[in-house]
Order: sequence, then C-alpha cells, then structure tokens
Amino acid sequence: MNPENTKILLVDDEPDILEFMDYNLKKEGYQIFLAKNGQEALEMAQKIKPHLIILDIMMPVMDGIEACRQLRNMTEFNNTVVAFLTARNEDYSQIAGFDVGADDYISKPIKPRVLVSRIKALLRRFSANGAEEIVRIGSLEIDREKYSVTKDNQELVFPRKEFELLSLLISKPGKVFTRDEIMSRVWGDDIIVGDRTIDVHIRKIREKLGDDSIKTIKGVGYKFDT
Amino acid sequence: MNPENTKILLVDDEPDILEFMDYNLKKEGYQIFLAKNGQEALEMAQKIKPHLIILDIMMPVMDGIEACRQLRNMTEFNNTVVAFLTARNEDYSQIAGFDVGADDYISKPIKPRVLVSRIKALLRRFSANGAEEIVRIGSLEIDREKYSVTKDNQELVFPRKEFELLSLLISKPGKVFTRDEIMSRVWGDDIIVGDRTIDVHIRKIREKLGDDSIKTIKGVGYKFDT
DNA sequence: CGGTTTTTTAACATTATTTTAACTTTAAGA
DNA sequence: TCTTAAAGTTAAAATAATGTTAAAAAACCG
Repeated sequence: MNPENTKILLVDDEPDILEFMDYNLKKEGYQIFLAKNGQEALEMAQKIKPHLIILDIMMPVMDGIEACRQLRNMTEFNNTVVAFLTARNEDYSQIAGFDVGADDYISKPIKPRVLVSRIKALLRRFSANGAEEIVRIGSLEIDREKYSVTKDNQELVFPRKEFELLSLLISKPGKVFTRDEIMSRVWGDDIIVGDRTIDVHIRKIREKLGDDSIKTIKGVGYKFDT
Repeated sequence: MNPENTKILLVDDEPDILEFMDYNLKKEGYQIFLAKNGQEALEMAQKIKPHLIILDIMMPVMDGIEACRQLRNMTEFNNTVVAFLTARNEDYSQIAGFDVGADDYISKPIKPRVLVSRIKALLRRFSANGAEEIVRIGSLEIDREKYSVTKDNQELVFPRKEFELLSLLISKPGKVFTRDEIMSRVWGDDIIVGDRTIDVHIRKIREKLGDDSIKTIKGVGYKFDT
C-alpha cells in the first residue's frame, strides 16, 4: 500500500520522541497521528483506524501493554499492526512473555533511516498475509478490509457497529457469544452503554440479512447459524 | 461456567482495595475469598482451590511475585488463573522480568465496570482453551460452546437452566448428583427456589430426550446413565 | 457550522423461561 | 402392607430476557 494511504498512530509520553518520529515518517508520506498515552491512543485508534500503531511501553494514564491488550480484544483491530517502543536495555523477551499480541519491538534510541526501514518492513510483512480478509458462509460474503457485506451478490450496507457485531458472530459460526463477550469485543471494556443497545443492533442486522441466521439463546447470548 | 461456581481469591494488603473488589465481584455472583498477603493467599488457595487469583504485587510477609512463583510450582494450581494487580505507574519491565507465570495483570486504580469485564474476559480466555467443549455419549452430543444438544443428529432445544442441568449430569456419567449439589451448581448458593423446581426441569429434559437415561435415586439425587 | 448518518436511549410490548402450587404417584422401610 | 417422605405431574403465574419503536444524542462530513 502507498504511504499516502497508510495511517500510523504514534504513542509516547515524551514529546521529543513523538516529534522525532512524526517528522521522519511524515517525510516518507505516511499519515501520522499522535497520542501521549494509552488512553488517548485507544480513543484515537477508534476514530482513525490506523494500519500501524507504535506504542511506548511506559506511559502515564495507561501504559502500552494495557493499551495493546485492549486493542487486541476488539475485533476491529484484528489486523492492525502493533509495535512496542522500548528502551534499549529493557528485557523484551520477558515483556513479550505477557503475550498481549504485539507484532514487533522497536528499541530507542533509533536512527531516522533505521526507523523508516523498520516501519516499511513491518507494513510489508503484515500487509502480505493480512490480505485474505474475506469470509464466506453460504451466500453471505463479508470482507473485513472493505467493510462490505454481500448477500446473493447484493451489497448490503452495515455501519460500523453493526458490521463489527456481525463480523464477530460470523468469526465462529455456531458459537454462542454472550452479551458480555459482545460488549467487550465490539464496544470495548471501558465503554458503558445501555441494555438494549445490543438488541437494537441485532435487530437491524437481522432486518438487513432478511433471514433468521442470527439465533437468540435466551439468557445466554446470540449465535450465527444457518 | 457460572459466576456462582467460580471462586476468586483476592489478595491485597490494603483493606480498601480488597473491599472494593470484593463488593464489585460479589455483585456479579462470584464466590469471593480474601487474603492480605502472599502467605495467607497460599494457605487459602490450598483450602478453597480458586479458579482465579488476583495478587497485589507489593505486600508484606510475602509479596505477590513470590506467592505466584510458589503457586506455579504446585501442580494442583496448574490451571488456576493468576493475575497481578499493579499500580498504574509501576515499572513493567521490572515486574515482567520476574516472569513467574502470571496470566495477566490489572492496573489500579480501576473502574468497577472495567474490573468486572476484565475478570470475565480472563476467565473466558482461560476456560475456553483447556476444557473440551463437546461431549458425546452414545447418540447424544452436547456442545457447550454452541449451546446445542443433538440426539441422533436431531437438534434439541434446551433453555438455559435445562441445558445447564443436563450438562452437569452428563459431565460425569454415572455419578449421582444430590439435589443440594444440583442446586448449588446450577442455581448458585444464594438463590432459593422451591422443592419441585428441579423435578420440573428434570421432567422436561426427560421428555425431550425421550428415554430413561436420567435415573432417579430416591432420597439421594439424579444421575445420567445409559 | 448545518445536514446527514449512525448510535444510543427509553418506554413499552412480547415472549420464552422459570417457578410455584396443588395434586398424584412411587418406593422404601417399619 | 401401610406409612410416609420423596419424587412426578400439570397448568397456570411470575419473572426475566429480549424485541420493537421512535426519538434523542453523537459522530461524521463537507
């Protein structure tokens, strides 16, 4: 993909480092967004849907590991690349032990040229494999990358939340997803919405699909099943 | 698994934090146990065999990391989930360095809702992988993940309580489950329902299965046997 | 900004599930 | 074989969970 269409979210609490990375990556043509802690990073990520997130590990408010975990829990960031930024003498292998789903580590300080080539390599590595994002079930076809759903060759329009919810259910056909699970994976752990929100979304999805492939298991949750 | 059957051991030397977590998790129906240092935690863990232990890192007498290490050395806690509780600004590289086999960590301060959903996610994550979700007995197949029961390739519908009851009996074919046991494991310890409730559910299950695989042991309980 | 779409809420309706209660039957031991 | 506690049966009542709607609130977009 072109740098021009590639969004990178940089997260660090030290303005100098942010500025350094910002400057060097913008020069390459990437779209750069900044956040100064994990909290901000999550909010911004929801908005801009970056392709790559570079997270400092130690930050106030919410550290990088925590932010990464939360990202990894949400379906919409399934194919976002996440890299940690670490001080050179930190012991990464141990940090990695926490296994929160980071794709790479970048140590600082780092020289501009090295930074840029690492970023390029990272994006290359993950755009190659992530390509197959299309799931087909019966006459239903959903493409996570294009955010599109097709039924009987007819394109259906699903806004974000509906799409995420449908996408989650379809990710494991037959499995019952509890309301808690759905909440946490579509809305995230921090967001509080009322009881009926999920139902309303389910209703809209059902309406568009025009069938009964989404089953209610009362007292448990919902599942996609044909 | 139901919250009612899930034991959580909370370990912290600050009474306020214990109380906070205790209150919020009890509200969800979990069985909560408390300890105020690593020493106590180990003793209590041996007694109650919790499913999840939340350990503060810094405590007098025995800190969380030491406690975790000892737990990990005992086979009986192989599938106990252990999470660390850390202050938000603590240095993870150090904590991580200890690599004593924690499954997760939770930063404080934490909001009640977030705490609860984190706990749920944790339990889900670790119960899903280990346990075989499909049980087959004769022509009967029950799938906890799909919440479905199939007999002779015919799908039968079991509402929640019936499903859980059947599922319990089938979890150990031949074993007699007393009414008390059934009550406590399907309904939970602090819910009081009348005497005939279990019978009615048993009746419905028998009706749907259409056989006599559920045997009554008068004065004792029920068992599933073919 | 101002219009448009998406998301959430809140009130209410509907339904499936769970429980109760009254009554009957069964089985085990005196 | 009686007695009695325990379990079975049934239908109706109670409850909880979900469905539905329209409208308010947010987010989005030029």
